[in-house]
Amino acid sequence: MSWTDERIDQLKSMWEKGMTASQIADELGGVSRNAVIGKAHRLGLQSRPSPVKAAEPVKPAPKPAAEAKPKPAAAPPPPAPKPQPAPAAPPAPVAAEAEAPARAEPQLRSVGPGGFVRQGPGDQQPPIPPAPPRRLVPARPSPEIADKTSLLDLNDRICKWPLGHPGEPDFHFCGEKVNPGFPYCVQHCGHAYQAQLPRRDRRPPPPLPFGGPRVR
DNA sequence: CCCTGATTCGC
DNA sequence: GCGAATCAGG
Repeated sequence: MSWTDERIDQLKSMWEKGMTASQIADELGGVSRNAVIGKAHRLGLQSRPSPVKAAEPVKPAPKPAAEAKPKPAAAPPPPAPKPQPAPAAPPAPVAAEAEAPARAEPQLRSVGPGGFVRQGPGDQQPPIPPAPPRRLVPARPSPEIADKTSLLDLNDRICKWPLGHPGEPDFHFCGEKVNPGFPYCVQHCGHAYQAQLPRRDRRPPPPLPFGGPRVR
């Protein structure tokens, strides 16, 4: 597989949504996790909470082939005791309390799948993405999808545009009448086949042939 | 061991 | 440019 424009877009999209390289590789198919990571870096997408690289601002000497063992000095203890301001504790009346004002910006930048936070050069506002009030697939696996187009219903005449994710209860295909000569209906052909515009002229949200990152 | 992302380096 | 191999932390 090669990195087509579409696949690169998907990679970016998923990467920025916080999906792991494995998930992305899985979704794209035909590429390894390493390929995804490598590509992501080459694209300049970078830095996202890596488990292996939390701190250490500068680290310039870990690789000469020689066998030097520079291990003399001890660890320079960074001076950073957490000052605990907040002296003027307001003598709170014993009455109703019931609310913690949303102040005191936590330095924690919640990150990870679903909570990815971009930290551009400008370091944006931290409106921590509110926990997606996601509801998992409702337990109604029958009548709801009774008329959905399943894999078994596919034929040459109906749109095969996938909706949802395979394996999920409501996964199905578009099922519309196809645009003659194409595997998709007219509408989805419009999604699937797009003129190659210069990147800058392209709209940001190129519809993905899947319902976005999997929600598990 | 499993996972993760980062980096290196031969192709 | 690509990605397997490797590294290294969780």
